[in-house]
Amino acid sequence: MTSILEGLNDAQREAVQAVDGPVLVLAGAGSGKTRVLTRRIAYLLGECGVDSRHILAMTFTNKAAGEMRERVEDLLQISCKTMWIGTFHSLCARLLRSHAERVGLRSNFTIYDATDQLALLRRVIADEELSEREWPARQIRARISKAKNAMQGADVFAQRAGAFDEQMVARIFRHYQDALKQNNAVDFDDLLMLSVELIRDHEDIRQTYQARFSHILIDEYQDTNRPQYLFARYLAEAHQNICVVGDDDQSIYAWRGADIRNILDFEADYPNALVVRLEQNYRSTQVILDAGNAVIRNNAGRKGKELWTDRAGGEKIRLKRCADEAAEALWIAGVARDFRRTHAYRNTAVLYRTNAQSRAIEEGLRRENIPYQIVGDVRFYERREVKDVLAYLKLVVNPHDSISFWRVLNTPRRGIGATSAARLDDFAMREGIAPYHALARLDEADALPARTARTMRGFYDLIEGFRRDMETMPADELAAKLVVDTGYLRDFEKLVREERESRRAHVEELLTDIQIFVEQSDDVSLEAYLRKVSLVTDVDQWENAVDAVTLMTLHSAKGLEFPIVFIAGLEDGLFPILRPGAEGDVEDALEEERRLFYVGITRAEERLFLSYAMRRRHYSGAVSCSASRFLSEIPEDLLDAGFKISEASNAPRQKSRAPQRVRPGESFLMDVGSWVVHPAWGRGQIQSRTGSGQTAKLKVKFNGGSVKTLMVKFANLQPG
DNA sequence: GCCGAGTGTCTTTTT
DNA sequence: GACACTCGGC
Repeated sequence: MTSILEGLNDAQREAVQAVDGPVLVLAGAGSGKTRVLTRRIAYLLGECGVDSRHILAMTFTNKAAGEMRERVEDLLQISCKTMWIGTFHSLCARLLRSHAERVGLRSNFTIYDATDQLALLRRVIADEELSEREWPARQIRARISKAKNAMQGADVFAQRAGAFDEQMVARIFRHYQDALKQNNAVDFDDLLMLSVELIRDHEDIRQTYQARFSHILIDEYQDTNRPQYLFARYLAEAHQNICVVGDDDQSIYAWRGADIRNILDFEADYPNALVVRLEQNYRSTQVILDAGNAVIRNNAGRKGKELWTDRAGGEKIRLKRCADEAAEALWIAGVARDFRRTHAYRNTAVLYRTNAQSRAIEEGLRRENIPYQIVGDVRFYERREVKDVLAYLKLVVNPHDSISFWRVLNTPRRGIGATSAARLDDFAMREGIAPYHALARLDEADALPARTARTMRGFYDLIEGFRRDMETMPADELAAKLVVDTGYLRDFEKLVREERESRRAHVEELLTDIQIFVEQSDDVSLEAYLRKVSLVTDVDQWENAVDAVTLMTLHSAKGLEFPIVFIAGLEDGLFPILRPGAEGDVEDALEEERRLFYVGITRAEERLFLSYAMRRRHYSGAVSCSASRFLSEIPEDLLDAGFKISEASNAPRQKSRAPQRVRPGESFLMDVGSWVVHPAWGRGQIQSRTGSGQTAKLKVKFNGGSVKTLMVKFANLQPG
């Protein structure tokens, strides 16, 4: 008992103990919101006798969910495996898999990511004999997504369509939705929308889950969209035991349908709601909070709150004007290094508005030999090689998935070109079957030359073999076998060395990822792996265990905190980002940017550094920039004036020291601290190791500064 | 059917 | 400056 409520302030304790009825916790940045959530769950379990299977907790990242579960388990010294805690998307996926037949799917359905969506849309558009020039898949995708985020499916969209243009989109939308169903697939937005429809339209299911989830908790409520809002509402309808935690000042996802009114109107939706405000900040210095408060005060339409701390004072915020993005990067690198004496690199984060900015910063850190980790950027699961192998795996699990099918049919090249593919497609369409299943009936399709038909048949048999293997083989073994048997790995051999090694490395990394999954999971099936992998995000993968500076977008940084924070690229047009001709209210957009800045500022615990460049290279040429309008919203007395005036950095760089060599004569050991050479990434030092022998997994920090997880078995490391 | 060269299009943020 | 798509030569 004492431990559950221990160390909580009055407001926090109130939020934890108010277990009956609706509760809105307005939790300012750094006010202990995660703490309240975990303690509340612990309180329900440990004090109120609620069984963990009756709890539903929804977060925005898998990482947050995992940490929360762990902390509850630590606190109570029990296992809560039956508790549903996860992201909206993953919990909805789970729900849909349990009742797939009610929404016209099978439980092994595939989740299409943005790229798959585009591929499918392109096929649909071509099928409709429309030109992609006139009907760009990307734009259509955005419109469909927007509709779904407003709970408008293809039918509703069609009903409301007025102009010709809208009717055409409606037609494509309808066709796209049919195609998804045929592929036994859904997109991200469907996960939410279909789940809402499932519990809305099926009374038995709704009642089942209303009864099951007697206590609902939602994190980051300010960023919920319409389907998420409805989902929670339907489930909480009967008992009203819903506790939402959020901060209207940190709402930064309006562009993907999040509706800030969900949190602003909570008290209207749940009239007897208890409202608790958490305004004491435990994270940042007074200076940093003052800056955040001053900035966010410029927004209208907020609940209004002022964070305070008893950590009075603090170092001033440093503002730096730089000549260009390269100078900015070097300045960041230099300051980050100066902190080395007092802080590990893992205490530092560099935040920016767009992923594209990471390039220059990365380059600067690399030149100064500072280890870094990038979250986002070129996402691992979106690399070509990774997507290829995943497509194979997805096809094995779900043969109806035509997007994966078309991707791998001729990868590596088997001599099945566009013409043959089109003939196969025609045949499959005529027969109303998936292209994969058409392969089994090729003798009925006359238009294919015997030789091509044979190749296709061989491909079919190959996949069928994996489908049989899937029944008995764990995911990692199957994947390792697959990259060999399909000839996928062998195909790299004809490439130039650099390209070959880098592709191999990516495949290796994927195999390692699968192996790690198999070791950590109860369910080692391929299906289980794919279930997980389609919903992991980059932030989920991020670990602060490695001593490296973290680079990420401001959006990704939400919910995290660092002693030292840089916010780079504070230029008008970049941050706040301004898009000419952008739809919607300019003032609203600006307020969202300001909230994003507020999120950034409040990530910092001790030190905050702001920078902007006078010139910045964009996609084509260089453009000259001026300081962000947000900078003038920070009171001058909080800024370090000396730095404000100083010019672009021509300061001499410290010479980078060559990394320490291991003592000669030592045998090659895969121990922490040893140096190794990787064929693609070069020389690096082992940061950590789990396991031993061939299946040992290493975290290696390479000289470029990047950090990779490798498995000895696949990585082909040499002593270095 | 394959492959390379050339052209056009798009870059905010993400589950 | 990345990527998808087109086209022409082999």
